[in-house]
Amino acid sequence: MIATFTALAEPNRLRIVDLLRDGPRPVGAISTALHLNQPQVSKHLRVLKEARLVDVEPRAQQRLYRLRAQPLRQMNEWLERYRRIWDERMDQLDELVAELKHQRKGHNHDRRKIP
Amino acid sequence: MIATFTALAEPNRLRIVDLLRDGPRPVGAISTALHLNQPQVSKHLRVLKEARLVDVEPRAQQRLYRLRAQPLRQMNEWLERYRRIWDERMDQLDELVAELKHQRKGHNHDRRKIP
DNA sequence: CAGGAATATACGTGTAGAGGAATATTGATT
DNA sequence: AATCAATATTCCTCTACACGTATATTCCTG
Repeated sequence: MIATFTALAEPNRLRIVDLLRDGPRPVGAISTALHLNQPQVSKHLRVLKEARLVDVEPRAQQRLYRLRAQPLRQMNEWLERYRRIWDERMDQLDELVAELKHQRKGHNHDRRKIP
Repeated sequence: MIATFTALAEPNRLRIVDLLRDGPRPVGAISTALHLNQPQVSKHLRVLKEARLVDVEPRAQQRLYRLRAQPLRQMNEWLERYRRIWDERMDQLDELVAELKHQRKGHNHDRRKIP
């Protein structure tokens, strides 16, 4: 989980993953699509591979990189354990309460006499 | 999304979030529960707050930190866009294919004559 | 097997950020 | 106001890592 988050925390890496969502790509395609230098793409792909987020498949002198399902599934399982929090509609309600509490502090939001 | 991943990429921060899943906690409780020094906890909580992953509610000289729903929901939406990938059972199948392909390269896995 | 295309690695540089220790701030109590 | 408890902030150091440039590796083709 940490590995997954770490890998996805880097902006360009997230862009790469988002690109690979539309299907496997060789390094060069990623490089030009995202306007990144080839070495950085290779390095990012290495990190993604070590995080098991992608797999490589050699195609002559190209390398086809494709997304792997497992980490995403894992991430979903992790999220599931939080369903209670955002599923129970205590969302907007909670925010509202917090906001009101916050305002009550300095701002005098009940429209009664102000000394 | 980047902000969320960045915040969760730090091990101790992830531990804090996992702890807060069971309900709001004051800083001290987190500190002792996770065996972290109070200043680091405060600093991590600051990062989590700036990533909008937690909210603070002052309780006298304590600060109650609670998880916020929104980033988790966002993360779920992000994940949804990848459902195709891990939902379509091309999971084990895909891995298998890749594995076979990989073996075929150097290892001579068809049981025929070896010169 | 020489040459070229696609990709990977190495090296140097700059910067973000995590931890520890010390100190500042906030808020209640008397 | 003084004091104490809970938390926040500051300062310092150290490590991780993203980028750019240059070079190495892999694999096809003539």
